Amino acid sequence: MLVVDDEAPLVRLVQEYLRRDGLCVEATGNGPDAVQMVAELEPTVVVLDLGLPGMDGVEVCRRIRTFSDCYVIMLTARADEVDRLIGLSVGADDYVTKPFSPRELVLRVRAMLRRSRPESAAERHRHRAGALMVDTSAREVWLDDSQVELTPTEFELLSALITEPGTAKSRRELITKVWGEEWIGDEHLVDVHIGNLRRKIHDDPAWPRFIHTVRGVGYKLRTGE
Amino acid sequence: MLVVDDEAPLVRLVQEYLRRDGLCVEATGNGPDAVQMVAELEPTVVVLDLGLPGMDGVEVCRRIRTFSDCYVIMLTARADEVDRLIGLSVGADDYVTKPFSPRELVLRVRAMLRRSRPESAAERHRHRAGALMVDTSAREVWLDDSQVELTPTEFELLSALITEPGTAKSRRELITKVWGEEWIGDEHLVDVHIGNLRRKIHDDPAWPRFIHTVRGVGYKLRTGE
DNA sequence: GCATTTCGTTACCTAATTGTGACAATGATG
DNA sequence: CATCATTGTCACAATTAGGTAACGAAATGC
Repeated sequence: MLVVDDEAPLVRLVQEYLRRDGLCVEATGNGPDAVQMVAELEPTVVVLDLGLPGMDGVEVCRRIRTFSDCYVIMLTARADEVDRLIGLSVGADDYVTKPFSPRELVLRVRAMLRRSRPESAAERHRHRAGALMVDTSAREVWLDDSQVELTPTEFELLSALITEPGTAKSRRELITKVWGEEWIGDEHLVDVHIGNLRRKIHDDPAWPRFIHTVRGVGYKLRTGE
Repeated sequence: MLVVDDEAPLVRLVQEYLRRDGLCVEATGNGPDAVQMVAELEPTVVVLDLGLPGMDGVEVCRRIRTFSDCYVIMLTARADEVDRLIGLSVGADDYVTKPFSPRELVLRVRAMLRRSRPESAAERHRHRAGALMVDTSAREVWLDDSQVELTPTEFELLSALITEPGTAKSRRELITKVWGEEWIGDEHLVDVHIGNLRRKIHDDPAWPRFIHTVRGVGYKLRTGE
């Protein structure tokens, strides 16, 4: 899943909703990024706002179509736009007019996904935070364009952080997610693994690009770019 | 949670009730503010009075619906209004007619919340007081558009104040919230931390924008703009 | 079964945080 | 205006939290 819209609150909302469905949702606010991300993340469905700054939604859709056949759902401000778009044969698979209820959008997305996977072929689960990319399906981590080798614990730890970027996670929470509920021992263990993790992704604690220390609590992954 | 109603005592009552449920409740008395706050705080549920001064409740709901899919519970004065509203397809999720018992309202809100999070998906907890914004999920504080770095104690202290803006908190109350019930020592400690906090958020004690001194009691966060 | 990797613990170092006491400033009271 | 209570500010030492390295044990792979 990729959502392309320049209105941040709307994007966050849609993300939240789709995530509850167990979907992996990435987002961006501008056209060129969107094209890039479709190429990189190979989403099954793209929700695309027509009125984007920089590159027109129509143009974005065309470009995507040159190399991908993901499903595209267009967001338009006016209903009569839809006819024009269909006339232009942009190649979108569905249209939703603003204002829409996110609930409605979610329903349409689900419909697309049902179409896309006749049975199996689960969507790739990928998360991104800046230059960092975590693929939980392949259990791979990429920094810029090179792969980073992590130990199981490190991978789990990073995953725990990247599932909710920007949310501070206490050491206890992280331990529960990575080591399990009933783990007993010094919580300082988390610090050690965070330290190892940081070294591998070239993250300086004093000036972190990714993992921020939340004093007195734990850690969080930096949100956005 | 956001409660929108122009009758202050009613709002306080509802707040009190919902807070006992451990909910994070913000409130406002007018329409435009309500729309703004929904955008900023992204509440899961909004309780909205139909008869608001300035902007009609119906209009407020419509505007909210253009960008958010939070649950909206409408408060109406007359039962027969409900039919009309449903006819208008305003997009509210539930209706409660005045006069209502707070307990009833709380039950409905809880029902909404149950629906909203099939399992987890914790709500992002944000509070606002004028130019100041506290995000307890990310553990971040923003003043206008720049982030303010606080120590754990300062953060807890500010959080304690902003959960109930406009309510005077005694030093003892603050100590209990921040340091815990059984803390022993000089209450003067609070003053020192308030002082540090004020410096960081550029708040002059002689002319405070945010933290007001309540002589003989403690402190309070200024209410509204 | 041996070599290698990974893991949890411990110890140590540094820097941030915190509580305290002294003292200045402010506001209330008469 | 004088006095007292209350609040604001500052500096400082003790403590704590977090980062890092090292090490033996356990797990893994061959």
